Amino acid sequence: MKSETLSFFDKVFEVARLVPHGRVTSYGAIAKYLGATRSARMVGYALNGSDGKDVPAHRVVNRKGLLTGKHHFDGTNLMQQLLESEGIKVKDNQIQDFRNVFWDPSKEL
DNA sequence: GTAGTGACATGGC
DNA sequence: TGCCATGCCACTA
Repeated sequence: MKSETLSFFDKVFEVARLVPHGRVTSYGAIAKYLGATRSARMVGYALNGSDGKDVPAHRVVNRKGLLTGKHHFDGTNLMQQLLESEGIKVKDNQIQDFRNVFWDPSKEL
């Protein structure tokens, strides 16, 4: 099932793919880049369908650097493993040096 | 067209 | 960024 509707979701996937390796971004940052700062929730909802789209959803966390979506990845520490594998330090579902690895599309792009 | 839902954000204490 | 309450926008049924 492929909805070629170019909806808000697809845009989220595009930005998520643009996230550099070893960097992370927040739902609000993506939403803001898309012009929908208030729709940060939709960003996470969109990533829910990122499975199979080569979208590094594990690089997308909430504003606090907390791995809120790890439950949707595997249900365990898969998300944390992926982040650590890229050089990102994660402690108790929370990204350390979040400011340091944070990547803002609206600024970098 | 209405109602329900959601991987968040922000303001206040 | 400690916790609670409210708002918001887009999507699905």
